[in-house]
Parts: sequence; C-alpha cells; structure tokens
Amino acid sequence: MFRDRFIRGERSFHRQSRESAFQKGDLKYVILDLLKDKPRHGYEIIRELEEQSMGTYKPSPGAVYPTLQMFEDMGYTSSTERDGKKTYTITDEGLRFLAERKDSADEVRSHIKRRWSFKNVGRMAMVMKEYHALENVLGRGFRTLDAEQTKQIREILINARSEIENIIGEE
Amino acid sequence: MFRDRFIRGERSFHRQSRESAFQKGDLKYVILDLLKDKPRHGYEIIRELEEQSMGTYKPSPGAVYPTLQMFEDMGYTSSTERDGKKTYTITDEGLRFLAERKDSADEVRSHIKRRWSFKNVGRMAMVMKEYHALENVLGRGFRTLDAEQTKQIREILINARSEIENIIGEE
DNA sequence: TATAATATCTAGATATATCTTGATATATTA
DNA sequence: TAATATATCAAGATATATCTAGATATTATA
Repeated sequence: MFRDRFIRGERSFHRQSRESAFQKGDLKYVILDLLKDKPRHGYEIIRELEEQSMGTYKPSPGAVYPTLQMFEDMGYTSSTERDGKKTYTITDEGLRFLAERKDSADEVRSHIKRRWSFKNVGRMAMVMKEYHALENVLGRGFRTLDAEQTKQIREILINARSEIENIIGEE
Repeated sequence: MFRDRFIRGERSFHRQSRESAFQKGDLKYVILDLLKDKPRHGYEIIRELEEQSMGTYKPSPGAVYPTLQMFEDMGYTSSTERDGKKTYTITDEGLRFLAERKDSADEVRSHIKRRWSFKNVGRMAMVMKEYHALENVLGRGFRTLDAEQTKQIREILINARSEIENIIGEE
C-alpha cells in the first residue's frame, strides 16, 4: 500500500526536481498516466512500457499487478473483467490524485522521455558500455593520482566531450 | 538536541579554533548547507555526502535522521512526506540560523574542502563532475544519432579511456 | 582538576514498501 | 502440441526510515 495513504496536505510550495526520476515510488505515476490515455489491463501495461522503452525497461508483474490492485482499493480505477483480462479505467478520483501529484508525475514523465525517446538503443548501448568502462578506469585512479595527473585526465574528458558535442551538433 | 540551542552570538569568542574539520557538532551545518541548495530527504543526504567525498565519508542514519528531526522541532525546516520519503525544505528560520552561524558554517565547509582535497578527493571530484557532464551530452545524443555517429562517439570514448589508462599506468 | 552528565556520532539491527526474478496456473492461439 | 497471453504468487533485493547500543567528545559540577 502506498505508504502515504493517509497523509494530508501541509506540503511545501516548491518541490525541487530530483535528478534521477523513476525512483522507488514512481511506477504508480507511470501506470496511472498510461491509464489516463485509455483503459488497459496489466499485461498491456507491461508490454506498453517495454515497447516505449525499446526493451530497456519491462516492469515485473510483481510490481504492476499489486499496483493496479491498490488503485482499485483506493478508488483510483474501476475495472471490468472479460476473457480473463481485467481492464482498468481511471476514475475521477484517480485523475484527482494525478493532478494532486502533478509535480511528481511530470518529473517522472520527463525523465522517461529523456531516457527513452530514441530509436537506436542497441547502438547507444554499446556507447554506454564504453562510457561505463571509462568509469572503472577512473575509479582505479582515485587516491593514487597527483594534481598534474588529475588535471590531464580532466582535460582528456573535456576534449572527449567537445568532440562528441561536435558530432552531435553537426546535423 | 543541539547543546547550543539557546546560545547567541556573544558566546562566539569562547570558541576555540578547531584544527580537525568535521568535529562533533558540525554535521548539522553540513546538512543544513545541503538543504539550502534544494530540499532533500535523509537518505538522499547520506548518499550525497558519500558521493561528494568519493566514498570516504558516509554519515550514519543515527546521525542524520535525528538531526533532521531536530531541525524540524526548531523550525529550521519544514517537511513533507511522500512515497515513504520525508523531504525537508529549509525555512527562513533555518536560513537565519545558518547566517547567524556563518563563521562556523564557513569554517566547516572550508575544512571539508581542504581535508577532502588533501586526500585527492577534491580533484577527483572535479574529474567525476566532468565525467558526468559527458553523460549528459551522451543523453542528448540518444535521440538522433545514426550508426556512423555512434561509431565515432564510441571511438572517442575508447581513445579517452586508453589515454587515461596511460596516465594512470605510468607510475 | 576529576568526575559526572549530556550531546553527538558510528555501527548495525529492525521495519516496511517497493520492486525484480522467476515459478506456476490457465486460457487462447498457431 | 507448442507457444503466447494473462494473471497470481513467493522469495529476495533495495530504498528509506527508525531505533538501540556503545564510543567519544564537550560541558557542567563537585
């Protein structure tokens, strides 16, 4: 159950954006957001997210179905069962919840957009693999390097970045 | 509770100079200083300090959470709970406290800087900052790049890595 | 100055919600 | 019959917060 089920208002006015969305409690916003578009059943939601993320994120049934059950308990959705599929429709109550948490929901959505809206995940995955290999090397250097060496390394990174920016920019 | 809850400025000349940074009562300044940047919850603060110190300092929950609770009691922060996370926002009262203790706070901050950079952490932190900037650029590229461009980027990263490996290796 | 009292901190145990992995069940479809 | 679509469930991992016990530093007191 949502831990904050019973929490009443009294919140601060501006909530700063956390830099890495899709943290612990965020899946419910994603799912409700999908239900806002149109009614769906659980499996459909799983597929949809897998597809939207180009296969990089496929939520587990153990996350999706209990969440839907919770929505049901809290009146955020109504459901109809047919042919073994339980289809969930968002209710006014659910819409209200989304509106109330607009900041969180927007954050999550924009994060997803940034992360997922590209076509060439496969190729990019190789790039990211190389990027993380770099991180390993940097980790090895930690604590043993002197000022001059760190300066050189930093310059290498800056150069790499500007070269990459050129490639990205020139279209 | 903060031992000096009720002291005001007149006491300040009693204060001996501290030579080792981050002494007993100093954590509160560090935390409030983080909250000045943006609202955060406890776990986030722990992670942030761990990251900023490159893993050399990770405050224990038994230090962080009671401190936040104290802030709350004294009106230095307001908090909201959502998704199981209690997010603390600094209040005017808290800002005033920081300002009032500016000397202490600055001292702590500069000692941290000195101490951490003494261990190479400061410099390495700049390297890591640059590294993460690179990640941002890569993120921008996700959407639009073709095969040739990703190949080039990957090569840039590979080159950067091997250059860095040379620097690290040659001691 | 010595000792006691108190505050702060570390380490780690405990609690709870969320999520992942993966197993199982059943119905449908190829 | 095999594969796919759909749902349920259990076990374990992780994120986050709370709490306790003990160590150490600081202040108060005798």
